[in-house]
Amino acid sequence: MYPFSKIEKKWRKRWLEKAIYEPNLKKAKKPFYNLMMFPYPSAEGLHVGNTYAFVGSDIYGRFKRMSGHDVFEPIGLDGFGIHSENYALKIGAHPMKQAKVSEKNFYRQLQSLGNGFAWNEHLETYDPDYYRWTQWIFVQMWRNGLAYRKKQLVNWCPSCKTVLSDEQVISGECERCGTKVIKRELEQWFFRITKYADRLLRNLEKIDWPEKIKIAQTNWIGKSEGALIGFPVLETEFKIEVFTTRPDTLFGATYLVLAPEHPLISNLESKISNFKEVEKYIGRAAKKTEEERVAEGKEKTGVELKGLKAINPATKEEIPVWIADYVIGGYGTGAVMAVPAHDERDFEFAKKFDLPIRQVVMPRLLDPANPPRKGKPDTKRDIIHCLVKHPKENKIIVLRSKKLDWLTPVTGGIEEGESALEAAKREIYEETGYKNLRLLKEYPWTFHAEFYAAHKDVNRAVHSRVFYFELKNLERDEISPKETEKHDVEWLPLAKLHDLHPMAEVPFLVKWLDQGESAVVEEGVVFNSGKFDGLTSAEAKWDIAKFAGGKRTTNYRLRDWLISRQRYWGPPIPMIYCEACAAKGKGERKDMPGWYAVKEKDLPVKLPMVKDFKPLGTGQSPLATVKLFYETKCPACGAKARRETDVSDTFLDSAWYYLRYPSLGAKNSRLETKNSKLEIPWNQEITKKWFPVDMYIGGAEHAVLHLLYVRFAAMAFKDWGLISFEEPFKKFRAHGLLIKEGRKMSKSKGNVVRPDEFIEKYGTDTLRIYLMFLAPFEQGGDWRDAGIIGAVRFLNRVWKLGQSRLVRQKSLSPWLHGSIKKITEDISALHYNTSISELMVVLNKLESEPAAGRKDFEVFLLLLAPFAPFMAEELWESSGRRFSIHKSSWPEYDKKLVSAPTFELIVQINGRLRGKVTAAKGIGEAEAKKLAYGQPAVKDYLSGKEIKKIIFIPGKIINFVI
RNA sequence: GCCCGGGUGGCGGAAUGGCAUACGCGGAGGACUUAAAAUCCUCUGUCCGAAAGGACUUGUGGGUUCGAGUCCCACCCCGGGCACCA
Repeated sequence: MYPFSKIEKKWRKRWLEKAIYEPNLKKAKKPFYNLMMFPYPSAEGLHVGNTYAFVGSDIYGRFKRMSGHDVFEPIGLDGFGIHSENYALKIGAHPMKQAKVSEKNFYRQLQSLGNGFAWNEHLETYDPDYYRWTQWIFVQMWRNGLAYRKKQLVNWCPSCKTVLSDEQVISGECERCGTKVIKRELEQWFFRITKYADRLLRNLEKIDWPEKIKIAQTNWIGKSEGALIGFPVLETEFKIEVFTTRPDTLFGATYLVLAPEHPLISNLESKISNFKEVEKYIGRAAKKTEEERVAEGKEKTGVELKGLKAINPATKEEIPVWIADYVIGGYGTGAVMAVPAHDERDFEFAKKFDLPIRQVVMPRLLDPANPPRKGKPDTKRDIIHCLVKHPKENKIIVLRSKKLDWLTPVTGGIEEGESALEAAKREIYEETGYKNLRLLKEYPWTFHAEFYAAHKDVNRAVHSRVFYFELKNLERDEISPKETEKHDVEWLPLAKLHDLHPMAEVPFLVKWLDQGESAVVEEGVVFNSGKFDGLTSAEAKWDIAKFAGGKRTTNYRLRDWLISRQRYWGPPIPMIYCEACAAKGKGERKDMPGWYAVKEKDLPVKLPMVKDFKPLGTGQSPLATVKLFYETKCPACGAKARRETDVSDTFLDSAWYYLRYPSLGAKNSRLETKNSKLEIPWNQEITKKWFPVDMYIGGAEHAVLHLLYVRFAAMAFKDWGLISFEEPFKKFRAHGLLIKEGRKMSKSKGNVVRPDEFIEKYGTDTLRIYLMFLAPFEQGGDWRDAGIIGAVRFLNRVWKLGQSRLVRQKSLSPWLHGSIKKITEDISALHYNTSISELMVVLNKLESEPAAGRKDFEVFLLLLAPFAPFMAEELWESSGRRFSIHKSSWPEYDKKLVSAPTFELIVQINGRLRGKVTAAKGIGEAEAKKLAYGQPAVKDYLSGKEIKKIIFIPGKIINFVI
C-alpha cells in the first residue's frame, strides 16, 4: 500500500504555496475557463455524487492545463436561498450562523478532492459583497424595464410558504420539498424573460450543448405558430379572441371555452343568466391544486355561460360559450375555440356535455407524417391492402372494386390456415393474375378506424395490414379470368409519390372520425369548409385565418420569471414603495407609481439578523415583521416609505456568479452612462479575456432552471452593454447521475455514500480513479463499495513500478503512441472510463514488456496525472523530473507509430470467421488471398467449392463467398 | 399521452458496418505462507464434446448487406424529462 495520506498532505501544501492552479488573470496567453456548477452547502457535507461531478470537471481542466492552456477553475458556494434555509430550519440552526459552519466543512471537503481549484477567487452568494451586486442586477432589471410587479395567480408551496416560479414546479410539486403546489393570487415581482423567448430559442443552434438540454429548453419555451381569431359576442361589443395553431379547423369550431380567470366573464355578468353557478365554478377551480387538476386528468368539468352566444367568423353560426379549467388562463388569450372533431380535449368535453362535433379535416391514413395508432390486431377482421408497384413505369396497381364504385384496395379476409402475407398474395393473384411478387414492405398497422372514400362516407371499422409489393416481371398469368372480369385492374401514375415513403400519396385511404372513440388530430385535407374544400391543412391554414379576419402570431409557453420569495435567507429585493408618491401618480416608472429602486450607491440592502426567521405563510416575508428594516424614507420625496420585504429567488444568485469569479481580485470597471459613471460588478478587461466560459459542467436537472435563467441574464447584460457576448457557456456538458447498487442514493433509503470515509481509507487518487472508471461520465454509473478494490490494486501496482528500477531508454516504445492517442481523444470526449481502461492496459504492458523503460513510465505518469494528481506528482518527483507534473506538457504521439506495422488479417467464409493471419500493413488482395489459403482450416473449407466473390478490405479482412 | 436516453457475460461496462464480451469486479484452480490477508500466475459467455472441434449468443420479430450489437421497419421492457400550452 502506498503512503497516500503523507503524499497528499505534502502536495496539497506545495500546490497552494506555489499557486500552480492560479492563472494570471490579467495576462494569461491562452485562457481556458473551466467551470463547474457551484454546490449549495448543507452541513451534511459533500456527497459522493458531488465528488463525481467535481472530479470529472477537474480532469478536463487538468488535461487542458497540461495541453498548454492557462486554466481557471474557480469554486464557490451557492449558500444563499431556500435550500440552505430549509436545511437550517431542519436542524434548528440559524441560517446566518449555519452558513459559516457549512462553509468551513464544505471547503475542507472540496480541498480534499485534489481538484485544481483557484482558491484565491472563491465566492459565497450570501456574502454582502456578493449580494450587493445581485441586488444591483435587480435594480438594472428594473431600470431597463425587465422587472415589474403584478397581481396574478401564482404557484404557492404551502410547506415552504413561498411562491415559486413555473420552473420550480416539477409535475405539480415544489422543486425543493415535493409538496403539492397550489395557486394563490398575489402581487409579485417578475422578470420579463419572455421578451427573450425567441432569442433563447434561436441561440440554441449556436451553442455546443447536449441535445437533451436543448430539447428540454425548446419544449419549455414552447414556440407555436398560429393565429389570433376574434369571435364576436352576440348583442355586445365584445369580441372573444382565441389563439389557435389550427385555423384550418375553424369551420369545425362549435363552441368557445374560456379559462375561469378570463376577464370577460365579470364584464358580461349582466348577460349571463346563470352567473351564480358560474361564480361557484370559478371559486372551485381556483382552489384546486395543480395536482388535483392533473389527477382529474381527463375528466373535464365546465359550465356554460348561459345567455351568451358567440359567432363563428367562418360559418357565421351562433355558438355557445363555456368556461372550463382545462383552459389555462396564462397561455395565449386564455380562451380557445373548441373543435371537438380535431382536438382530444375538446372532443372529451363535447362528449361529456353533448356539444356538436363536426369533422372538417380528413387525414391520410398512410401519410408518413401521421403514423397510425397502436393496438392489437384482430386477425378475424383483418383487411389486407395490397399495392403493387410497376417495376419500370413508376406506377402502382390498385384494385377497383365494383361493389363500392370507388377505388379501394379492399380485399377479402384471411382464410383458414393462411398467413396474412399469403392471403395478400392470393388476393392479388385472384384479382389481377399477377404472380411474381416480391414483398417490398409490410405495414402491420393495427389501428381501429373507419375508411372514407373521397366522395362517400363508407365502410366499417376494421383492422388493417398493408403489404406493398413489387412485381419481379410483368408476366401475367391468365389463370383467373373470372376474377379479373369482376374487377378492373388499373395502373395509377406514381408521379406524386415522394421518395421518402412509397405510399405517401395513396389517395384513397383516409382516416375518418370515429364518433365513439376519439378525435382526429392529424392534419390532412379540408372539407365541409366552403370554398376551402380540397386544400390541405397547410394550404388552408392561413387562408382561413385571413378569411375570418384573424392574424398570424407566435405564442410561447414560457412565462415570466417570478422572482420574489416570501422567505428570509436571500437578498432583499432593493425596492422602496412610497404611498405619498403613489397617491400622486409619481414614481420612477410611469407604469408603477410609488416604486423606487434603492440607489446603487446605497447597496447592499443588508439582510438583518432576525431571530425568528421562519416563513410566515401570510404571503409576506418574515422581514415584514421587522420594523427597523422596512421603515425608510422615499428616495424622491423624503416621506415615510416602506421597503420591499420579499427576497429574490436563489436562482438569481447563480445567474451571474460565473462573471464574478475572475474579477474578484481586480477593480470593478465603470461604465459611462448618460449622466454618470456606473460601477459594474466586474472588470471589463478581464471579462473580455476570459469569457464566454470555455467548458461548463453540471447536472442535467438544471435544464430549464439555472441553465435557462443564466442565459437570459447574459442576454440582458449584453443588451445593457455590460458584456460583449450573449451566450455565457460555449460548451456545456451534463454529468450523469451516480446511483448505488441499481438504486437512487437518498437519505431516506440510507444509502448515501460519503466520500470522506473512502478518502480516508484508500486516498483521494483511488476514489477519483474508481469514480471515473465505473461508467461513462456523461451517463452516470452504479457505485459499488466492493468495486473500489480495482482502483486500489491499480494504483498500488503503479506505485510499485515507480519504486522499481527502470531502464533508461533512448526513445519511447512504439506501442505507447496508440495509447497516447486513445487517452488524449477519450479525455477530450469526457470518456474517462475508457481512458482509465487504457491506462490499465499500458500498465500491464509496462510490467510485462522487457523493453519498457523509464521514458515510457514517465509518459504514463503524464497520462495518469489528471486522474491521480497526487501519486503522479510524487512519482514524477522521485523520477527526478521538475515540479510540477501538472504544469508539464501533455505527451504527443507520432502519427506514424500509432498503429503497428502488421495487423491480423481476418479470414471469413460467407461472413463467418474461419481464420486469422498476421500480415504486413500494406498488402493487396492477391497477397491476402495467398495468406488465407495458407491457413489449413481455410483451405479445407474452400477445397472443391466454387468461389463466387471475394471481398477484401485492406488492413482488415478477406471474405470468401461460396 | 408526447419527447429524450438505454436494453451486450454472474456484475460495472468496451466495441469508425468487419475478431462481440476490451478494462475492471466477482468466481475457480495454482504459487508463496505454519496459516490467513496481501501479492503473483492460469482459467472463466452458453450448449454439445473426453479432446480436437462444432453450434449458438448483444430485449423480440422482420429487413438491407459478402458481413449487423452497430443501419432500416415494427414491437416489448427499463430509466429520465414534459404533461389539459389550444
